[in-house]
Amino acid sequence: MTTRPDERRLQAWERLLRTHRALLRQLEQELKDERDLPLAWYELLLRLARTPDGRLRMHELAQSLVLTPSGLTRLADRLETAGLIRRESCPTDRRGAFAILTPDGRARLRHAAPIHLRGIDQHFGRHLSDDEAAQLSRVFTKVLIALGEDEDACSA
Amino acid sequence: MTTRPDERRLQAWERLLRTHRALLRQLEQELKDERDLPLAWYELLLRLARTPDGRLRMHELAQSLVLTPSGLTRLADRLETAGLIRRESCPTDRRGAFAILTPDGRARLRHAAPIHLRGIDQHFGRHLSDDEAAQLSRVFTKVLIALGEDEDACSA
DNA sequence: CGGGAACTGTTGCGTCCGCAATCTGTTCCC
DNA sequence: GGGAACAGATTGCGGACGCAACAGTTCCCG
Repeated sequence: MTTRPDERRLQAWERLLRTHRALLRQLEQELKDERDLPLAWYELLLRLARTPDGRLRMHELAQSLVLTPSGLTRLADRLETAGLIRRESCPTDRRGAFAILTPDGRARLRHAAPIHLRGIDQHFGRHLSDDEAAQLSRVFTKVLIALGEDEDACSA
Repeated sequence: MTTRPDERRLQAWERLLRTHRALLRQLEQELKDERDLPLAWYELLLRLARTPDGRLRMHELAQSLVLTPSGLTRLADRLETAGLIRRESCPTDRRGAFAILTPDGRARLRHAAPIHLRGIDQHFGRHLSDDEAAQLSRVFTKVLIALGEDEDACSA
């Protein structure tokens, strides 16, 4: 017999699904309306901005964003066309490529951040106590580790 | 000055995003591999199966699934073509239409449910204590209500 | 009763992503 | 040292969703 989640856990899962969709739609909308920046672009720029030199290998970026390699290639194409990142091939492994934040990209991220952070607070963070926020992080981290997605989850 | 989430809450949000994506990908994969059923199909069938007579108005279904009306129209098209639901126009409001579960649809849902429930338990529920599960539900419900998405969240 | 506003569902179009195949470059191992 | 396996990134193709526009109904208020 296969194991099944009890009602409590099943409801938690369903609420997670629904909340995520509604929240993502709202935040995406605000970012698009007020800064003309898709959320996926924001997240990619953010990952690069958090590295010391604003660059990351393509496959690391893909894993960090939970995208397939092909998905990331296309996303990076769009950002490169827009001038927000540039590509540079890796000198030590000529198969590989870096995605590198351009000054325009960094500026665009800085310009959008207050809007997005406001949205996250207003629609999400505001409803959490300190303990709840900590607990969410802890629980999700456990789930991620079990999924084998933890690799660099902590740094990202 | 705009409000900002503190580090703790920001991390909770980022983990939520990442966990959701990884989890959804895993569960979708299992359902597709073992039952050849897209997760979106499963969720639509589930909503219908939870009503007394296996039917729901299109706009209610769209809201319940957090889909746009056009998105739902296309999804319902695919399920109708597959014979898992059928449409029936509403007798009291000729603009409206019902999506109605067919016997095939109900059977398909029953066949897939054990796989999906197993996945939810294995990749998610198993990592939660009773308290944590209850807390997640509670927190997400608050967020949903604030987003105005609560309407029928409790019944769904 | 009449006509405009609001609601319900669908369609054209564009966008974005995943899968599988491919290409180049690297590593392994005998 | 050389060929087979492997790794990193890209491309063709198809699927799925959202936005805006549309068509048909219903509602409501003058």
